[in-house]
Amino acid sequence: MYQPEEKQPLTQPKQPHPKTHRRRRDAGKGRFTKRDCFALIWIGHQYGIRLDHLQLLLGRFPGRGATYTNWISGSATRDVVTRWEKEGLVRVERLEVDGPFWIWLTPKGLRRMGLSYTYRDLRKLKDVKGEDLTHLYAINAIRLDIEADEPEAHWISERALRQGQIRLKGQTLLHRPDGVVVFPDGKTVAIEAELSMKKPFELEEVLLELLWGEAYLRRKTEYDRQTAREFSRGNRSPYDQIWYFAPKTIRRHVRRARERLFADLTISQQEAERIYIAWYPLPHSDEESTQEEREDNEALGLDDEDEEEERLDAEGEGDRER
DNA sequence: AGGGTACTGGTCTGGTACTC
DNA sequence: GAGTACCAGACCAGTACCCT
Repeated sequence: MYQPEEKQPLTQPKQPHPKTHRRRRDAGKGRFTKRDCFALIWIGHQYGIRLDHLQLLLGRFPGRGATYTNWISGSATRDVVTRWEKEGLVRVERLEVDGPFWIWLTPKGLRRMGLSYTYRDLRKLKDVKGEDLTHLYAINAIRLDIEADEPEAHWISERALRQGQIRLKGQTLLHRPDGVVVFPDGKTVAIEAELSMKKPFELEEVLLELLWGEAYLRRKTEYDRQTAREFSRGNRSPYDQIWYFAPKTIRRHVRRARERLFADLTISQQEAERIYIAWYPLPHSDEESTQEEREDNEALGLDDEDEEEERLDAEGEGDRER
């Protein structure tokens, strides 16, 4: 009977080093770069990252030979992930049908990065519709976008905010945003990625907690909701602004909630203007960004005249500075 | 239905530069 | 010089689409 020839490897297996060569001390150990450290901490804070986003994240520190200055190739990214995986620092798995891989830190990875978070298995995050992953992907996209625009901005992740909160029995916790950004000038912004429809009342409560902070939550436990609202007017949370990122239909929904609160005098014009409703998916062009801004200004009743006035003011200030 | 083509995404390979 | 990191590009498999 015909026996096919056994396949021979094209190259011979490596022989032990001749006596003249001493084996390197670090042979077999992966090296660890500043970029690895930065990226793994970033991933740890965000729960996980999808491969396409990791290309952008690693691209902030492209190595030799990278074609672009802000992202690296898929193969280069996978090389890095394979190295982390070999060291047992990350888990890599495809969590969406036909989607790219997701990467998240193992307990060992968390320890190595000095992060005291409890291990979270992203496979268990996956719900039937993949909503959790979609939400996580949105937050990562928003963080990457903000950091690309303002590299000095400091992002505090939802995971970090959650860690600082202790729930006592029977106590409700203040609404936690999906992230907080502190800009170099000290401006603090709460970030919300709103991808699914909330009940109108729930949405109003979230907005008020983000605007008024702990004081409002405390009053809600002491008084009925209406009295709590009346007593809390003028209180201010640590957030200078609240940025809501949402798809078209949800944006309309959030704007209506903002309008209602303003119309029934629960919040002032200044407070309404602290809530900014932005596009998700994020705008791709300058034109879309302008449209995004115009859309929210129109909703707030800031017409072109006001914009023109603001523009002239800004120019005037510029002139004075010069 | 089946063949050709284009596209996408993952893996493999080889070159280069750096570190030890 | 060995070992490693990083990268681009070749290669491959799967899929979608179009045409006959």
